[in-house]
Amino acid sequence: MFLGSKKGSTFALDNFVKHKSQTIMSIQKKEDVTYELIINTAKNLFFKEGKFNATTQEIADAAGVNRTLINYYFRSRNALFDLVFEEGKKEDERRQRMIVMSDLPIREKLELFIDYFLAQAKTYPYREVYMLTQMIKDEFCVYDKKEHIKYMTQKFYVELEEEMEKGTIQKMPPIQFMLNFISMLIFPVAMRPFLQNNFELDDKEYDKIISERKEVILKTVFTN
Amino acid sequence: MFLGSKKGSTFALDNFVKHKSQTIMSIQKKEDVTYELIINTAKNLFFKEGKFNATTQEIADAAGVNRTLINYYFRSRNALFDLVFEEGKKEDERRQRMIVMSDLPIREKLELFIDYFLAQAKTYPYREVYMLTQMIKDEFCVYDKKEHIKYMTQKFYVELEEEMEKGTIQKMPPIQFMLNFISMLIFPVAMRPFLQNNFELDDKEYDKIISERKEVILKTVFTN
DNA sequence: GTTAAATTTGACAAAATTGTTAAATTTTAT
DNA sequence: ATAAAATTTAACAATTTTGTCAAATTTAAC
Repeated sequence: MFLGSKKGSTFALDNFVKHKSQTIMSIQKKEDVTYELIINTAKNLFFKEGKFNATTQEIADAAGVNRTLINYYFRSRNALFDLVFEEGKKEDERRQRMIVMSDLPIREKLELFIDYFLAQAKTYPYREVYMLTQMIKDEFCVYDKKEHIKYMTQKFYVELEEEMEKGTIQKMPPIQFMLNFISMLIFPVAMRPFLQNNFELDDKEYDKIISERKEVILKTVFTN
Repeated sequence: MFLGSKKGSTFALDNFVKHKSQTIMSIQKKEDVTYELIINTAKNLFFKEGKFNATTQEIADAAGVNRTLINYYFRSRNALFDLVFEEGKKEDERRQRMIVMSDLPIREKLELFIDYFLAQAKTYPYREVYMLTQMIKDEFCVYDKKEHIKYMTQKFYVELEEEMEKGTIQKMPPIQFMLNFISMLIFPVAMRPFLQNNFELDDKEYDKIISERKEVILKTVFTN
């Protein structure tokens, strides 16, 4: 592996490149298991356990590696955080593509999206909140969407408007429909500790409630 | 003012007592403007600007006071954070009481709640997220609701069920109705940076969308 | 106005956290 | 098997952040 150097120290520069654009250099060397290990551990700490401000030591301990390996592979703590965030963004886009791209009927698209989200939320309950807090911290970090996604989103909005004409969903600006849908789906999961406290529900009760969300949302969103 | 001492240092112990239970000692001495100033500055930093991890120095600077006054008045950084959190909890309860206590018809109760929340969100957009992250951090901090609130909440649920019988709202477990309502109201505000990015909306567009939320929510929630 | 109490300040200590470096170890290619 | 490259480690330096203390200043009471 090629070694870059800066003021005499060595870095796994190759890794930076490789992992930034996996398509170009996809030769998986045995060594970057550590790289993956660290980034996955960080992801788990952030998304699973909600430790949004984990120190490098905490991350290293959780991963069972030497702390300075974080510097070796990611240059700085911040760079690691950013990387996890970027992966999160990609996942967001994947999700959005899913709902927008397939040519299923609207209702099935939405069902698919609900299932996908709820499944993911089981493993990563704090994903959305982490993304949010990072965004707040970094004070704007504009997503630049690909043109074809924008185009498909437009197309999806038209589909929604058609449904509204048919009367299967309430008439409103498509974006408002999306906000309703997304809110009812994500909020109860993302804000769980907040809501569970506010409504004084125990874990079992809340799990049950979440499991019923899919039907409730569909019933609320579709008028038939 | 009585001074407590610990290892020779002096603390405004009286303040701790006074502000913990304002009813008992409500003699507002001129000096605790500083106390209030610090706590309000912290609140603004957290709720307005989303600086959830502000250092004591940052808070002190924003308040224009010496950093160590935070130790003098609040003992530790953590204690200050907890205090802000506790005030937030009280506000949550106030809000819940509002919706549950009044004997307005359901629809007006909900409208009142929406207005109240949206107004508050204008000054404190990150309030809910701060509360959430604190809860996640502290790993559970059970609200202990007063009995009469629980009672009134039950009563409110019965009212909801009556509306469902009448057919003005969809039939579903009352808690699910509440989750729908709360989600559609809070999520678009609390997750604004997240959503604004995802849907690629500029500030003006998003403001407009928020201003339309009230009508949209009511339309979605009431079937007539 | 003087005194005592309360508040504010700056200097300092302690702790926590990150980043650097060179040396040690492991892996890979020949 | 050996040499070069890559990885890991531990010691160290630098920085950031919190908390303590005693002295200085301000305020309130008499």
